[in-house]
Amino acid sequence: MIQVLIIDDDHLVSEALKTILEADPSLSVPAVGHDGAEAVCLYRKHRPDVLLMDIRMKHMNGLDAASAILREFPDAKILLLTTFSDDEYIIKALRLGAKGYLLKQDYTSIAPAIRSVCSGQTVFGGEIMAKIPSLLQKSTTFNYTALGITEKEAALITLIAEGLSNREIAEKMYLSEGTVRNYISTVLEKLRLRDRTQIAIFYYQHNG
Amino acid sequence: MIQVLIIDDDHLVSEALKTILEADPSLSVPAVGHDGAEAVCLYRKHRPDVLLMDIRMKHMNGLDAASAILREFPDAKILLLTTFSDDEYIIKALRLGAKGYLLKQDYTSIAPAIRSVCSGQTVFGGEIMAKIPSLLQKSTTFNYTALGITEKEAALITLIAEGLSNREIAEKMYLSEGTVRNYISTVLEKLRLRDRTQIAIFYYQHNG
DNA sequence: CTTCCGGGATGACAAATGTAACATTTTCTC
DNA sequence: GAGAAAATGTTACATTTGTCATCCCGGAAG
Repeated sequence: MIQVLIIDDDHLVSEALKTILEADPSLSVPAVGHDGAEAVCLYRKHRPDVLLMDIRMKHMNGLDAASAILREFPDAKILLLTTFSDDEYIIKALRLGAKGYLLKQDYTSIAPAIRSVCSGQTVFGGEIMAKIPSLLQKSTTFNYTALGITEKEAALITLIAEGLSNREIAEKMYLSEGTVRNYISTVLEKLRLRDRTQIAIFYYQHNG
Repeated sequence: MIQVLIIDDDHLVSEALKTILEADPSLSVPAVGHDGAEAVCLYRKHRPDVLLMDIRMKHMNGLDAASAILREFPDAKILLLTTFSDDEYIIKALRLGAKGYLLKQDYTSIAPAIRSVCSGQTVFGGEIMAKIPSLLQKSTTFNYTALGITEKEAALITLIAEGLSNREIAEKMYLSEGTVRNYISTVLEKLRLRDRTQIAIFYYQHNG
């Protein structure tokens, strides 16, 4: 008998899930919660085999709750639910160590997924897998502001990383070519680099 | 009733798999094959719901067979089996559009995985998922030779992509600076690019 | 009104980069 | 070993790039 804890801040959805899962005699739902905080305490209390949790909820979101639970129970099996594939979350969920990422609308596939996860697999719904390669590339949007890089300078970096010459950059940014050169100088200084090529490299190594 | 076609060049394994799967009343095994070529024709003949195939086999390997089948039946559901996680294959399998990648030894998890795949999910066994992020990084080693780029030129490109100046490249490659410049000129020509920065960009976009 | 400041522009300059036309040397091949 | 084909160098030149000191100007602050 597999115990499944359900967390979803929409009561309708959480009840529907419960009904669906309990229709299967090999699954049981010891409790239902409605936000991240509840997820943590219900998990502690029931120690379910699998935690099925919505990813976007008010208060604490699903990812933070998952993170907290995994810190406490490193081999917790967590399945995240999403309405429409929220791209940004997928990668974070993966890195966190979630065991899967499903689409709510595919309700018939939830029970099989739970069993797979329970037997140690990782599961992805529908088209999600296909997206992962591209997502992993541009996952980290580098935070330049930490290094004192301004808005405009960041734009400049992007253009350099697209391979534009100073003249072309000047046109796109409505600046004179000389000014562009000056900007580049200060960027080089701030990033401790030597030339535009290294700026492009920096860009690709930090932004993908 | 889910129809599962089994392909494994080790008869012992393929029979064992068949036994395991048929123990489950909701699964049936219409046929068993032992190499890539058989996979293709048995797939055509039986149109199974899921194809469970070993990845390393003599003659045609599992990936090539999977590729051929997917060309013919784009929504074929293919689960690849592996004895020990052969890292290089994982990425290729993903890009190909396989629905999963399992470890043979986890035999109890095979049936659940089949049901998940059948309901449209993607499944990864054991620790495989955890490896994917790092694998994706160094997956594509771009094949320059297709564009008429020589060994040395490829090395040059790598050095440019590390941010070295012509003088530095010259030292590393034991060439004169002038020669390096000439080399760069021909690379630019072959790649239809304008300057070294674009070469670096090209490198990062194709080698990641 | 004056002062100060920041974004932007200039112009001059040195260095790095890219191009092109020829040398030179090396390496095969016959 | 002669000759051709690569690979490597040299030189000269045009551009592009990066640096720097300085200037211009439209506010905000005093």
